[in-house]
Amino acid sequence: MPELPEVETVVRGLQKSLPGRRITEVRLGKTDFIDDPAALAAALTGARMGGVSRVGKFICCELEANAGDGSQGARQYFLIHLGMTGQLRVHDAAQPAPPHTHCIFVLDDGRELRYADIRRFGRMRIVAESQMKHLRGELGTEPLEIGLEDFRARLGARRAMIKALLLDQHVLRGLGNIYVDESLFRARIHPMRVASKLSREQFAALRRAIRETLAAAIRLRGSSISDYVDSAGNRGEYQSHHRVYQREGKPCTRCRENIRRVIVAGRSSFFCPKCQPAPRRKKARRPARTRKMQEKELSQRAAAD
DNA sequence: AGCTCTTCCTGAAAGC
DNA sequence: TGCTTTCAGGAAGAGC
Repeated sequence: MPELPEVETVVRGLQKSLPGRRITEVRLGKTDFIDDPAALAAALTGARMGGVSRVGKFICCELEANAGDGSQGARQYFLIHLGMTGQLRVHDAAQPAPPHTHCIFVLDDGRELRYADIRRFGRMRIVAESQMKHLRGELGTEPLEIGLEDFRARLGARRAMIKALLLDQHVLRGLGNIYVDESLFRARIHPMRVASKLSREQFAALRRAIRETLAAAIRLRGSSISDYVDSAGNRGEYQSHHRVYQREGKPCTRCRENIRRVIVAGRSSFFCPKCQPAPRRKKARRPARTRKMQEKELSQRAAAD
């Protein structure tokens, strides 16, 4: 699953191949994951690629203004989100395209930028400069750039479970299931803890854990769980360093306790029950009222009126 | 506000 | 063995 480290790795690879290249032809297969396929093909055919960057889990390819008609339109960007199984690779044109290759962008150097996506949870669109600003605005801060005070301010006022917040791209952009679980383990925080109840020290530890986890994963070019490969087709290596993710029933690397799995925010969440103590159970409420009791109350109230 | 459920999609793995 | 069912999950939207 491409999250920040995987997307960063892909972007670094594309940065070496794409800038300066012109797209001479666009071939589209299935297009249900593209906002406006005709507009995308029109914008990319003949376009020269500028810089490639990452915004959260989005890959942003800057397009230099279309030459030829002399139009000086606003700058445009080619945005790609890899979803679950998206792969953006640069191949020699002679190489056969693997199954589920839905887009081929023929480059002017004998190579092709190809997009393959088995489940088609990825997304593609062309946006103008103004929409790009809008995108940045609605997404949260980069987790590698956020300062401690900002981090606490963004999370500390919230009463949601910490894992749900870390997955929310409007809070921090770029984290997904793997790196949230790994970071929470590193910070010794249970995924179901309520954010506003974490201490100052825990926020500091969590921010540090996120930075260390992401940095280590980027260093090893991401985690290849199922389909992920970088722009050259290489797998990442961080998956062998996971300490909790998909390690249910296996011993914790710190304390040997068995790693457990719970569902939080609809996602499998792996944690060590000893290293990451569960939140204190909610205060026991008065025994739940049965339907009969409620009906009795209602009729009594009605009678009193 | 924040939780759960549903939808999109395919292939791997489990179940029978 | 081979078919059918279940599950995984990033993001968005509905409903509570």
